[in-house]
Amino acid sequence: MSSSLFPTFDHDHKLCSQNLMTYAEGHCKHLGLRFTHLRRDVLSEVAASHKAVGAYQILDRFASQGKKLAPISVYRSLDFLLDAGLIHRLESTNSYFACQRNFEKDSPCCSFEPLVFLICENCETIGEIDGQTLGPLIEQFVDQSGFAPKRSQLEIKGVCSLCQASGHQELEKTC
Amino acid sequence: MSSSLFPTFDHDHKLCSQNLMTYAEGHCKHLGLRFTHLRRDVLSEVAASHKAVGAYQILDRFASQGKKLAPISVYRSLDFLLDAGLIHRLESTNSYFACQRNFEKDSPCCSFEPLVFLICENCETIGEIDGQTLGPLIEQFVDQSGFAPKRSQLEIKGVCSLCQASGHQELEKTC
DNA sequence: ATGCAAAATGCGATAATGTTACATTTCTTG
DNA sequence: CAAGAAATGTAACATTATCGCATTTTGCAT
Ligand SMILES: [Zn+2]
Ligand SMILES: [Zn+2]
Ligand SMILES: [Zn+2]
Ligand SMILES: [Zn+2]
Repeated sequence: MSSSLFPTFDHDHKLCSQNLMTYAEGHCKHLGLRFTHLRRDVLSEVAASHKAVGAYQILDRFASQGKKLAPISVYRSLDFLLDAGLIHRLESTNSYFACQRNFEKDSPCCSFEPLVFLICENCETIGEIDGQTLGPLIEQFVDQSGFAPKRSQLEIKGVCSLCQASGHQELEKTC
Repeated sequence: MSSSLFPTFDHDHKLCSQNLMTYAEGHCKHLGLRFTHLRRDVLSEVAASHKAVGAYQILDRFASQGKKLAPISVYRSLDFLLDAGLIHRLESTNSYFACQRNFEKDSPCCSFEPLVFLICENCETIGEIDGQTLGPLIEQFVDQSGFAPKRSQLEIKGVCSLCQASGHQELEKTC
């Protein structure tokens, strides 16, 4: 139950992204954060697919819509969205994707919860797993050394089930 | 048992790094890889501490020793060392550190084994854990979604036991 | 409403990290 | 030694991210 992973074959991404934007709106209001136009637009670009996008990709998309921005503007918005927990950053590829687990996550997680991302090397889709159950296990391992973990991120590269089923044909799903 | 973690307080790093260089030598010979002077020197810089160093830091150290190199030369050596499994790359900080688990690792690991790094945010020392036991657990989680994991890296940030004991005083250990 | 302070954004330059293309040197092997 | 492969040198360039300061927008108290 719960844990949203990869979008299914018949995934309605229009609805998916609408829900995400609506959630972001409320989430920010609730926390007294300012969900400005720029931040909204940047999130909207990031959430346009379930793939991770680079900062300069976002810049380019804006540019092709006639909206010229400086890199710093995009980075500032990305930083805001990261802090707000609305997006994540894939460290291994310097790219950003929208968190699809917002809805479940608002309940404060008491213990060390690792972020766990599944990255399909074929279609580049990102799946996010609930790390709550993994957290205590990792803590056990780590505690033996006296290390006090604060936060962690696990990036797993492989092939998603859709791509396996399709024999790794280059999927051009946009979400 | 086994799994080498953080260096202990009385750690003899001179010996530690000597052993590492000796191992690297034999490891490369064994695999028919060319452990050239440049690669040796780069590894030596990376292994000079248990902290992660950036590519341009290595460049600078060489420069201050009168050895002027182009970035690409360092990156090529780093790539070689990464491929040889002699160093790892911290994705979250674009930096590189020497693998201290070489000695245990040569036995081929049959299943998906995640790389697990502990990063002390106080003294920046890196510890590396044996991920073999974590691997199957992660696989279990992931398999439920049909995702086929190939390789993964877990970066855990926190505070090492030495820094906890010393009340987070800025440790200037060089190893 | 008005004015003030803080937050957000614009703008230009620059830093930090990593790569391409091709020439030259060094190594290996017969 | 000769010839091919691997490694390194050299210069330019690409990508990712940040600094410093001016300007605009916003929230809030008066
Ligand atoms: Zn979707
Ligand atoms: Zn896929
Ligand atoms: Zn050491
Ligand atoms: Zn420490």
